[in-house]
Amino acid sequence: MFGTVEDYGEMFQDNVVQTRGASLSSANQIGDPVVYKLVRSFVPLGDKFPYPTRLLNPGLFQSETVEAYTENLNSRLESKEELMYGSQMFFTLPDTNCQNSNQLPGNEGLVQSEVLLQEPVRFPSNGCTMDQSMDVSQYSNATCSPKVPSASKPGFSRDTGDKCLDNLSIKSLQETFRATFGRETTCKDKRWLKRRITMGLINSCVIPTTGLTVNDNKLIGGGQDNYNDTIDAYSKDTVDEGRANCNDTPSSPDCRKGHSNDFQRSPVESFVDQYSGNEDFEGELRSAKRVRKPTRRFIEEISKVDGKQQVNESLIPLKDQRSISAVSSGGRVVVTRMVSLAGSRIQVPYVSHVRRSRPRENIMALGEFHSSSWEVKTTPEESDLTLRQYQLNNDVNRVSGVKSVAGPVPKELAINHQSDKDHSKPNLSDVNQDIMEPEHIDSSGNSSDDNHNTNRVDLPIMQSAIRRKHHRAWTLSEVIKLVEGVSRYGVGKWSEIKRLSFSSYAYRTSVDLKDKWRNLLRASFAQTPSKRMGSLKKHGSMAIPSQVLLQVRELAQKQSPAKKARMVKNSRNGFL
DNA sequence: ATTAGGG
DNA sequence: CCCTAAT
Repeated sequence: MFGTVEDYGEMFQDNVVQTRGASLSSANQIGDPVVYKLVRSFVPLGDKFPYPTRLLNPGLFQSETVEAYTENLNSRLESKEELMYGSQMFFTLPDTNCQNSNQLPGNEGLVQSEVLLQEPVRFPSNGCTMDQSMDVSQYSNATCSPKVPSASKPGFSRDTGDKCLDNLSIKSLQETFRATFGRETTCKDKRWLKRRITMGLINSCVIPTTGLTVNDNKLIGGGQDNYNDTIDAYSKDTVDEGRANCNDTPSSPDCRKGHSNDFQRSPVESFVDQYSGNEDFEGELRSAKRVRKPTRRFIEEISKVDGKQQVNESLIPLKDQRSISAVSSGGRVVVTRMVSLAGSRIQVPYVSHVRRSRPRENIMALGEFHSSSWEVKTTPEESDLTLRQYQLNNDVNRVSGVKSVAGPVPKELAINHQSDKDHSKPNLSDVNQDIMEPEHIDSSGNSSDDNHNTNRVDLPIMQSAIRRKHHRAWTLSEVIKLVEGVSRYGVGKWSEIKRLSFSSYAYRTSVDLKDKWRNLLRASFAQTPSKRMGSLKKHGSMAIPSQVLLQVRELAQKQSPAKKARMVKNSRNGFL
C-alpha cells in the first residue's frame, strides 16, 4: 500500500499544495528521509519531535535553494505579519561547511512539513542548540562528505544512511544518537549505534499517523498496519538486526533500553518511546511489561474520560500553553504564542495543530427538525392532544413559533382509539380516564411539536434545541398500554408488544418499551415501602398511578423473582 | 433482528 | 434515550 518514498512524497506534496498553495512546493525535490533526518536532528525543534503526518519530502538542498530560502527567511523575518507562517522559519541554517556544498539535504520539504505540523519554534536550551556548531559541522561533514555522494541522491535510503554513519567515530555516533533520540547513550557498539540511528531516522520519517489518535500525549491505536508496512518497506531487517545487535551487547545496558519490547508493545508506542527522543526513559521500567492491546471497551472508556478532560486542552498542546496569550489586534482578539527566534522572543498567532472537523450534526439535529421521517403518523394520544393543546395554547408556555393547528385527525385515530379501549383492561381503563387529563397536559408540552412537522420549521432554534433530541415523554395511556402488553405477551417480548400493542406509535421502539418497563419496574418497587407516597414523584414528571405500578410489580414478580429481588434492593437504596 | 444492560 | 454486546 504505502510502498515507496515517492508515494509519501506525493502525498505530502499534495498536502502541501493544498495547504499552502504552490508557492512553496515549486522547489520541491525528491530527497531522502534519512539525510533529512540527520540534518533535522542537528536542529531540535522542541522538546518533542513532531509526529509526521506525512512523509517528509526533503529535497536536494542546492545552493540556490539555500540562498533563496535564507533570503526568503530574512525578508519574512522583517514582517510581523508574515510571522503568521513563523513555523516555517524554525530552521536557521547552521553555519557549516555544508552550506557551500551542493549536497546539503534540502529543508524545503522540511519547512513545509513544519508548516503542516505547525510545530512551535523552539530552541531548547537543554537540547542541541544552535551554537553547538561543532556538532553540526561534525555531522554535516559526514552527511555531506564527498565520499558518500549518494547520500544526497534521490532514492537514497537506509543503506546510504549507513554509509554516512560509517565515517563517524563511536563518539560521533553517540552524539548523533543523542541528537537523534534526545538522550545519551553509552553504547559502544558502532554497528548498533548506526542501526539505531538509521532506523530512528527512517522510521521517524515514514511513520504515518493516519488513523492515529493522540491521547494524553501518547499515540494510540491505528498505526499498526501502516507501521508494519513501513517496516517492511524500509527497514525491517534493520529493526531485526538492531535487536540482534542489542542482544549481542549485553554489557551495554543502554543498547537494550526501550528495545526488548519493540514487537510486544504497540508499534506506535515503541516509536514514541524510542524515537521521539524526549520520552520518559525512566519509565522504561514500564516497558519491561508486556503491554496488551487495549480492548475496544477500554479505549472507549479511556477516550471518554480523557477526552472530556482534554477537549479544551488538546486544541492547544500543553507545551504551547505556557506561551499562549491573547492579544487584541484591530479589534479582534488573537491568540498568540511566544516563539524564540534567533535569540529574541516574538509572538506569532497561534495555529492549532489539530484540525477542527466540522461538527457532525448541525444544530438542527438538536431539535427534531431533521427527522421529517421521524414521525409520519399522528398517534391517537397526540391527535387527541392536538385539540386540547389548541385550547391550552395560551396557558401552557408554548413554543411561540408553533402554530397550534388542529390538523385533520387521521382516520386511524378513531380506529386506534377504539382499539385502545378494547385492549385496555377494565381497571386500567378507569385509571386511564382519571389520569388522562394531567397526563395530556404534561405530554402536550413534549409531544406537540412533533405533531406538526410542517410547522416545526418555524420553531426558533434555541427553544427546540433545549429539548433533548428524540425525547418523548411517556403518556399514561402509553404506560398502561405497555403494562397491558407485558401482561399479555410477557416480559421481554418487546418486539411483539411493539408490533401488536404499539403499532400506531411509530416513535416507540421496542427498546423504548423495554427501557420504559425498566423504569416502571424501578418505580414500582421504589414505591412499595411507602404506599402513602402513592404516585407522587419527586419532580414534576408524570405521576404513575399506584394501580399501574402494582400491576407492574405483579408482572415482574411473576416473571423473574431473582430480578425482582435486585430491583427491590436497588430501588430501595436509591430511594432512601 | 432482538434483547439485556450500562451510560 | 443512546449505545453496545450478546444471542
